[in-house]
Amino acid sequence: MMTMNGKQHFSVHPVLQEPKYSGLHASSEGMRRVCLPAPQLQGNIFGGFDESLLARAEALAAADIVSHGKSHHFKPDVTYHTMSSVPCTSNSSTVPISHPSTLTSHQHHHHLNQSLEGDLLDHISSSLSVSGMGAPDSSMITTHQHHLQTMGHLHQAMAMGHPHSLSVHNGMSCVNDVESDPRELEAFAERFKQRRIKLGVTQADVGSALANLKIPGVGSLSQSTICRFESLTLSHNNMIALKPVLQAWLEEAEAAYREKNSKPDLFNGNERKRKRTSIAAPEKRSLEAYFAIQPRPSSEKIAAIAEKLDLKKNVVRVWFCNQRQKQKRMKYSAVH
DNA sequence: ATGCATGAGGG
DNA sequence: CCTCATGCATA
Repeated sequence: MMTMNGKQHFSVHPVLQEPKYSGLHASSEGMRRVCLPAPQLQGNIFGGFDESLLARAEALAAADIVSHGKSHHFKPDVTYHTMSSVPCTSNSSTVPISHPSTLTSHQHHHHLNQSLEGDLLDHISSSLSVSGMGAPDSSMITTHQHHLQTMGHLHQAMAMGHPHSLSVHNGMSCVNDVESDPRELEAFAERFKQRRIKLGVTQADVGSALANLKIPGVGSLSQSTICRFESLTLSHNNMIALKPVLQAWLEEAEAAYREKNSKPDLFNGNERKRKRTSIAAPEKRSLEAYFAIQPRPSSEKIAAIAEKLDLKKNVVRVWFCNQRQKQKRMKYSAVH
């Protein structure tokens, strides 16, 4: 009965998708970047430098591979043609075929990897150590590690909580619009997990139970999201948006628990499987090296990298997107 | 618990 | 194309 629970993406969006959201997160984004503990050196993003940089990144990865004693004879088993031509899911009413991306093009093989290939093995010994890998005697590690010019387009309209920036006052704390400092969230997440377990409820249960709360604009969530909430591996804004919802559930669940009322949760029959691309370790190392140098490669660069690693361009693009997103996650990213 | 992916919204 | 919130599949 009513198994048609199409828990696609009801999303809580309406809540966080404020009109000025873009401007807001734009600035906060800049802030986070500045506050990032990770010494992501990102110097010259311009000019023809990056070409050699890419080569060096590749060299780095290659050196790493070699030092790992693994013969570079692997066949990137990756990308199991997920479902390039198989729409499978019928949920998306439009566009059955996603996008053959750009792999079918046969006009490559040239200006793309020329520099990549060239310097590759040449620079193995130069080991530039971006991620703190090798470079024992280079000592160039922290030399040029920050060139933070990233902040130029911000008007600091951040209305977010910044508990650390108000020591000049009379001791009055939080004058923020949205009271929600990292510690509060951290504490809540911890409590939440603790009590959830006490109730004997799984993350997945919580996710689906949320739909029963009938909170406008709030549907169910996945186990992933609940997990990420508990582990603080969500963006700050995301945490803030989810907190009230989860708090509401927790209270209700505990109330119900008290009166020995167990709520029936529902599951849904799935439809089709989607294959997850698996990027092999060597390729991943290369990507990381590239990322350390240039977190936001141009389309052309992505194409070059993709070809170099024998991955689909889209896979590489998404990888970079996800990587950037990871950097912005709450845990340790925010001012602690 | 996490890796790769999708889709909405903004440019 | 990007960012963000989210989810499926999987280690």
